[in-house]
Amino acid sequence: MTAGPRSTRQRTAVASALGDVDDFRSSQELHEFLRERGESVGLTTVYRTLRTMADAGEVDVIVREDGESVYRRCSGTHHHHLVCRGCGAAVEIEGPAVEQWADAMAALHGYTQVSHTLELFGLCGHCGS
Amino acid sequence: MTAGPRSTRQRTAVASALGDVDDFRSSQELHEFLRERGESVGLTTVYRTLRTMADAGEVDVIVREDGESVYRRCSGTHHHHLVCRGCGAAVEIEGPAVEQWADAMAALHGYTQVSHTLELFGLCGHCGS
DNA sequence: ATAGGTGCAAAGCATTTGCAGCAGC
DNA sequence: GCTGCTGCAAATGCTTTGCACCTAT
Repeated sequence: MTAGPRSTRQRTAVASALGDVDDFRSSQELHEFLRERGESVGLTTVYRTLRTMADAGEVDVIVREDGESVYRRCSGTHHHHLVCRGCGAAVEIEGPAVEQWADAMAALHGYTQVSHTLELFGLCGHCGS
Repeated sequence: MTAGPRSTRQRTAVASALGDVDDFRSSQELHEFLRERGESVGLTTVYRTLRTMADAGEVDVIVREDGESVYRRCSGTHHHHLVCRGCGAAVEIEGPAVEQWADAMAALHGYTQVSHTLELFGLCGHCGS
């Protein structure tokens, strides 16, 4: 059977913290956030937990341009993000047309097992000026 | 006036090497490639040169999922890539519809100064099986 | 009881930076 | 000759790993 991960204080704390913010956070930022909350969790554990959750598709991951991985709770369905460069606020967006375009491009060039990364970055109404 | 970078043996070697491959290479890989060619260039210089060229829009940059930056010569016009996970071969593709969709999404949510990242990853006809 | 989780310290890696010497212009 | 370029070594910063201890089941 798919046993699934054990239920521990740390795992619960990480999941809970992710549920309370709606922007992308790095492992280090989330670790600091947990510390401020008083629910201290080892940095290593935060890394391992987020990685596990990401592999399981339970959270979204984006690799920022500086190479750092940032995480956010996930809605479950396939989607992309519109992320604010100023405050990090993120909106989930969908684009059926894009998915179709991607598949068509892959077929056109003889590529199979195609996945894609698509993220929009801009300034939200609040940070825009 | 815009002085532009000085013309040196190293800078020429890096640009030349980029012109001879058509897949994405990391700084380290390009450094190794240059070494094999006999046109040895310091690793630091490869890093600095690629970064400079990327900032100037002279080469394409993609941040892989493991956080490593990879570079490729650039055609000049705005485009995206279809990259083979097996051999790294890359095809430049354009998607006017996607650009429009991105702008529409940004406007819909009140975001300005929007840029986007979009890359497709799959297996090319040769690596597919 | 026992397999899996935790966390500290140390290691790994890609990338950047300090600095002394070298080379375009 | 002055300024920017180069490259070695050292430093930085994110992430992973070794290992001994702890805990949910």
